[in-house]
Amino acid sequence: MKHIAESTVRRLSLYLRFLEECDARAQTTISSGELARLGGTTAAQVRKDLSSFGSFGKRGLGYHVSDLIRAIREILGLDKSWPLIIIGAGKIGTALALYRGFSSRGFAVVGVYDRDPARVGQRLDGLTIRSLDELERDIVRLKVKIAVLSVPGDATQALLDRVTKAGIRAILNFAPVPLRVPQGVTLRAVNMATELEILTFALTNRVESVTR
Amino acid sequence: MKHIAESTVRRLSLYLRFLEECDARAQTTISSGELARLGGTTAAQVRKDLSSFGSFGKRGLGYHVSDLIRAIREILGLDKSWPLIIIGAGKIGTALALYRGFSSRGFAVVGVYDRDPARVGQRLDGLTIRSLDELERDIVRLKVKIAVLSVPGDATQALLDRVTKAGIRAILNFAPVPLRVPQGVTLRAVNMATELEILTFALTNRVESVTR
DNA sequence: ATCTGTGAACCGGTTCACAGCC
DNA sequence: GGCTGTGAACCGGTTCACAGAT
Repeated sequence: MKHIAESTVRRLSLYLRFLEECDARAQTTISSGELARLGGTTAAQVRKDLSSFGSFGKRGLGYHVSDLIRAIREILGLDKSWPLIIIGAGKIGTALALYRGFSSRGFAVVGVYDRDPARVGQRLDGLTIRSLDELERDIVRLKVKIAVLSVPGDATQALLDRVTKAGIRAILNFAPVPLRVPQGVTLRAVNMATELEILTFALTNRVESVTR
Repeated sequence: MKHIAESTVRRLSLYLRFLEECDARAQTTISSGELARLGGTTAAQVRKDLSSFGSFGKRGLGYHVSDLIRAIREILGLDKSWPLIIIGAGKIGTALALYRGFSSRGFAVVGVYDRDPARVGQRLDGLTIRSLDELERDIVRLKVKIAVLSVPGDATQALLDRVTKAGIRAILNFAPVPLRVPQGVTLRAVNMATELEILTFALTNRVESVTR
């Protein structure tokens, strides 16, 4: 497959959400124009995004909603279920562990870990916070490929190294530190401070839109 | 000023963090190459980013760390303090309210709001959760320009409309719904599901890197 | 007539390369 | 010699426009 831009994947994720809403309203068919309007983009963009992966529409008609849902799910890998672990049961880790939105999308939090012995053993919804000692064993046993890192910055790289050695292949990092990942591991970073600073930049410089 | 790309602003935010670390280590001078290495980009990119805003370096020498910190702070608007409010004291809102990282960067959480009467009055660190009835009055009184929206999707647009009418000019949204903002208001969205789906896409399609 | 799929044109962000200053 | 600042070249994502299918 040719290279796919991150922006395309991000939009596919968006389209999927809208399509699911259409499906819930029993809408059977949708045009690229309508999908574009919902997603705040253009009809050409929608068609281009989809055409990178195949021909899902019918000329003169549009796209069949539930077929397209199935197709995008498969493209994004959401036809499988993804066990994931959360490392660090601080503010953010806890919030994510308690957040229900994941399960509906095929993600299952199968473990929450913390280095603080006082925290280990506490319950978080249906899960018990576990010791970092169990990390490698659990990753192998449950075949976990995705880890969320919500630990203090100075502890992040060492934990990343440990979990990738154990088999983790994708990481969502919340610590505001740069990380090195081994070949074959995908890393994404969510940085609240940066998001806010993009806002203050816009406020300070009276920039209307921010290009995405 | 000519148009500035979001990617540039995001990198400035990164550079600032590294520069602060250098400053803490009493490093007085830094080259574009060193800054690039820290931020995972190229020297040319660093120079280009900075040159959009002025000439901050000395040829043959590099950039003076503390001067550059001051300059980037000013560019990002971080030389002022920004009061912000959090609307929705659910999982994410609570985590953000308790998160200490903001204050160090010039952000001050001055209000947390929830629609649930049982939640109103509860304390969150140094703050008391307030009723949505107080929203407009507080925004005006405290001259708040930034709001974090962490409420259920179906309530988000209505609250956005209310707070922008009251004077909010920048919004960080955590609900996975598309929003319309009035002219002159900057909106950013953080969407955890999409972040995870970019990861599953990479895992499913064995894509090594994701272009940013 | 309508709407998709896609090569071509366009546009803007990144990289290159070099002139200019320390 | 070392390093910045910046126009020019490059590259890749977006938009255009039209052929092709229903």
